[in-house]
Amino acid sequence: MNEDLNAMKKSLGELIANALKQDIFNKNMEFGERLIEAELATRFDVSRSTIREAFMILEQEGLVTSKARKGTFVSNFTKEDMNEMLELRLIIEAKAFINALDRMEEEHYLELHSILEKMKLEADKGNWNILFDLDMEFHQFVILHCGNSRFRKLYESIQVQLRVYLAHLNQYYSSPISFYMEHVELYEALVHKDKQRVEKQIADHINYVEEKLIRQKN
Amino acid sequence: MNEDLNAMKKSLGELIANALKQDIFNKNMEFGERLIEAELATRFDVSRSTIREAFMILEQEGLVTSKARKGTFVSNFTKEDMNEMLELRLIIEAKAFINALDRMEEEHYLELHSILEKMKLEADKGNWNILFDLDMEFHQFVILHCGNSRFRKLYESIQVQLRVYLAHLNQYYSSPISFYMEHVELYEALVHKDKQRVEKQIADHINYVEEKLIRQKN
DNA sequence: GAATTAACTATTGTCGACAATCGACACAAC
DNA sequence: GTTGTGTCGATTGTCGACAATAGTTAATTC
Repeated sequence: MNEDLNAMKKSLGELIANALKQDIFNKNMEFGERLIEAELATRFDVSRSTIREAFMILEQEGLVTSKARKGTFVSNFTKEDMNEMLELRLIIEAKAFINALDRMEEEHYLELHSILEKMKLEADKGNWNILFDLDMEFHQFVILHCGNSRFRKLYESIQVQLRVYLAHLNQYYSSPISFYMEHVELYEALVHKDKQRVEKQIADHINYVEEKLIRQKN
Repeated sequence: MNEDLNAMKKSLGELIANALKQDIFNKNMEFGERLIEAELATRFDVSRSTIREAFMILEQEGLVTSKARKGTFVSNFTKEDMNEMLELRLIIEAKAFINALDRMEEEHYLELHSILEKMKLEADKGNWNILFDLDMEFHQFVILHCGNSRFRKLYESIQVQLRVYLAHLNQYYSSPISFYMEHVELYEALVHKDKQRVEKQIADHINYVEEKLIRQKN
């Protein structure tokens, strides 16, 4: 438990990185906007070193890009970036689900099912925000049990970048129910340990997202 | 071309990161060894800020891990880490090769073939070092033409970490000729645009590496 | 003697200042 | 009009110092 407490003590850099991340999520910053160290330093009332620290963290998460002697900029995600990320997410998730399928115990399937039930509730209410959170929870739960910690890190990083891109769009999925149903199908495929079906469902699910994204912007 | 020149102007931090990377490759540092900022600062005759910069770069490449207020350490790769990385590499490379297969033009295949010829020469001489470089070149060439820039970055990062792990082993592949032949088979599968065969060859190739790694250490 | 607390030391976290570099603009040469 | 050159302000790169913290050893208590 000491470990947890230790991990909770965040450095100033981390705190500022989180603050900036929220700004990006909330569209307080434009794609490609330049971030000036000194300016942020006075804004947050810290030194430039601390801002640099925050930049490094954000750069690792792919939210920001810094060019030597040119400054650091909010990452400018294009339609092509989205395609690349979804392609990556597809192969990772497919493999992760197929691995998880054999590794998950009865109790894990039950837990997954309970996430589905929550999803149904929120889908009926048309509550997109919570639905997206549950979506994350569902996918991350499976990936957590795939036996490859690198998959998890990669997946998280992709999700964060996708979320930024999505935040800059206004239109969401048309039907919360169909969104929910996709997860049900995925779950069914897992329970029946049908690897081919899992693979197909993952591909369908991601293509579904892809279509919604590509239809707009650029 | 100005871009290139610009990219060549390396900051002190980058230079030091490279120096440290070489130290790690050359086994001048042990797995898990703690790196002390002040110590390195005096050794390289720079300030601690610069060493920190170098640490960030190395951390992004996965060669070093830093824990808040505890310091930064040379990454300690275990057999499990290797398995995870090879699993990741497998799915990325499989997808990359299959995509590249349709995207590469006649000239690209010729270039690939020329790499193979160089490999044959070095394989006959039993020159492992150059053979490994050519192996890298072969795989990276294909991945460069898969149409997904994120694949390339990921692959590079995996390769670097693998190389560190390998550097800490003493035994290499038994036969340079069979190592070369694997690439010939991969090439043949590509030329014939036989996706299934490509997939199988990639899996075989990586399993081959895996066996060699897992037999030793731990 | 074991456990707890209190210095002490080594090391990282944060800071503000100076140096080097970039981009923009003005000016000169052709 | 275009191209090159020099200057200037804005911004990043690098620095060394001080503050805060973790790990270690010594002192204290029971």
